[in-house]
Amino acid sequence: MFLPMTVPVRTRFAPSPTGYMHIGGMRTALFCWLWARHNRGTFILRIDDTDQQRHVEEALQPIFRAFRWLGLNWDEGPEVGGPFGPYFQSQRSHLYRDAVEKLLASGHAYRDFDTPEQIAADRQAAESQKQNYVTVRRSLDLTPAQQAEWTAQGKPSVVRLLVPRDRKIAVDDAVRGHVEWDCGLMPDPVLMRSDGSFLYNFATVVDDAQMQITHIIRAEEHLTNTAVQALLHEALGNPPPVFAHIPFITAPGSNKKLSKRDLLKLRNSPALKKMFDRADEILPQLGWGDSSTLNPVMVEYYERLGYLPAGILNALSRLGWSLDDKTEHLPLPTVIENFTLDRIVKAPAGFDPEKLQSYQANWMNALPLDEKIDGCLTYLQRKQEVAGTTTPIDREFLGRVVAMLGERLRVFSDILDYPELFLSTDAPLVYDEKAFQQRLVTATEAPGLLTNVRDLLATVEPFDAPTLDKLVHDFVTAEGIKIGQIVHALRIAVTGKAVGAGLFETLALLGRDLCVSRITATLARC
RNA sequence: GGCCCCAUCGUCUAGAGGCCUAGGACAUCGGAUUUUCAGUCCGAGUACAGGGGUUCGAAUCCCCUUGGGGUCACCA
Repeated sequence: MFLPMTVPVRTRFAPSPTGYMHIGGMRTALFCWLWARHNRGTFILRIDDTDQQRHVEEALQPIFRAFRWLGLNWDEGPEVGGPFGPYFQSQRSHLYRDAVEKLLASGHAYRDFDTPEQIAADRQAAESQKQNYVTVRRSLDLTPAQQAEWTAQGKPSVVRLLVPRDRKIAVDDAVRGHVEWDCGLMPDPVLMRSDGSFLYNFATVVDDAQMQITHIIRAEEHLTNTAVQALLHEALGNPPPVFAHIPFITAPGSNKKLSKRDLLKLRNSPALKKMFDRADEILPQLGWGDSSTLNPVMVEYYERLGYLPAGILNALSRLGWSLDDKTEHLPLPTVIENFTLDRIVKAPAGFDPEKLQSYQANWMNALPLDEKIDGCLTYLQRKQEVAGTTTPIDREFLGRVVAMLGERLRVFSDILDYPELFLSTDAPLVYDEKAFQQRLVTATEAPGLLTNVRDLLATVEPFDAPTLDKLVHDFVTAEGIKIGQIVHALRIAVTGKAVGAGLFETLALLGRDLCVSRITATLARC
C-alpha cells in the first residue's frame, strides 16, 4: 500500500511479562503471525519490560509456553536472537537515548523543566475553564544559558515531543481506514522521564523503526496512541509503517474487553461458569491447581484441560476474521494462505465458549485414533502419578475405550470422567445415588430381573456387543417387560452411572467377569 | 466531558447499489433414530438500531440521532 512490494513483511508481537498469556493477546499475536506467514515474512517477539520487573524470566515462561503449544514460532526474539536485537526493551536504552538526542537536535523535542505539580495545575486550570488541555511550554521561553544553568544544577526535566499544533496527523489504518486527529488538541507527550527512563509510546516507535516493522497489528485500544506514534515516526524520519488496529475480544454476554480484572464477574457469567467449574473438577486430579490458578482467559487453561491447538487456533482465527460466507473449519495452512487484513471485522467480537467447544469437537473428531489414545494416556497416567497409584493401562484396551466413547470425548481430560472403565475387579463402584434409587429401589422388579440377566451373562457366548444386545432383547420378550425396565438398572449395576456410551458395547468392553461381579455387588446393595 | 472507533439473527459472521422476500455456523426449539446421554439426520424460529437524504433501486453511499466501546499519565 505505502511500501514497495519488494520490502519483506515484518510483524511483531510485544507482550509484557505478566506471568500468563491472555487468550485475547494470543489472538492478536496470531493475527500478527498469520500476516507474516501469509507474506512469507518475519514474525518477531519483543518483550516490553520497561517497567523492569524482578522476575522477568519467570513471568515470560507462560508466554513462550503458549506460543510453543500452539505452534506459533517466532523468527526473531528471545531465545532465538536475530539481527535487530536485543529483543528486550530493558536492554535497548541506548537506542532510545540516541533517538531523544536526535529529536532534541532537530528541534522536534524539548526539555521541559516544569514540575509535575505545575503540570497538574495547568491541567486543572484548563479543565475548570472547560478548555482542552495542551502543554503550556514555559520551558520553550528559556534562554539557552538559563537552560544550561538549570541542567548543570541538576534541576529535573523531562523531554517532550514538540507537537506541531497547526496541523493534523492522519493514518490510513489497514482495517479502520482513514483516521485523523487535530494536533492542536494534543498535549506534548513525554518521551523521557526525569530519571532518564523512557516511555512505552516512545520506545515502541524507536523499536518498530529499528526492527524495520512494516505492519503494526495490535488491539484497538492502541488506536489513540497512534497519533503520537505517527508524529514520532515522522519526526524521526522513519518510513511510516502500516497500522492495523484489530477489534478486541469482549467477555461473553457483554461488550467490554475480556479482562482478567473482571474475573469474579466472568466466573458468575452463565457462559463461562461451566468452564470455571470444569477447571475445579479436573485440574485438582492432575495436580495443576484449580480455577483460581488457571481460568479461561489464560491460554494455559486450554492446554492443561487437553484442548487441541487446532481447535483453539480455529476459534481464534474466526474471532474477527472470516474466509468466506460458509467455511468454519479451517486448518492453519488454509488460514495462512487466505489471511488478509482487509477481511478483519471492525466491530469487537464476543468470546463464545460454546462455539469454541464446537471447533474443538470438530478437530478432536478428525484426530487419528492413535493420537487420541496418546492424548488420553497422558492424562490417565498423570492422574495416577498425582494419586500415587500405578495400575498399568493397557494401550489396546484404552484404544477400545476411546473408540467406544467416540464424540463424547471432546478434550483429552474428558477421559477422566470414566474411571469405572479402568477400575480393577475388586474396586467398588461409585454410584449415582439418585439414579440408583429410581432404577433399582423404586423399580421394585429391577433386582429380580437383574439377577436373571446376570445368570444369562455368566454363560452367554460370545461375550460381544451384538450377542449381548440380542440376549437382552430376547430376555425382554420372554419376560414380557419393556426394555427400559432392565437397561437402566443394568447400566447402573455395571458402571454406577445413569448415562454413558452404548450399553452393550460397555458390557463387552468390561468383560464377563467384571460385569457379573459388579451386578452381584450391586444386588447386595439393594 | 474532549478526541477517536464501532453498529446485520442470542453469539461468531457473509454481504463492498440490484444475485437479499438477507446466506452459513454455534446456541435454542421441534421431529426422526437409539436402551439412556451424546451423536447423527430432517425441520423451525430469530437480525440489517432509528430518522433523513442520494438513486429507477440501499443492509450496502452521505448526514443526523441513538446506543455501545476505547482513550485521555513522568502506565504498558
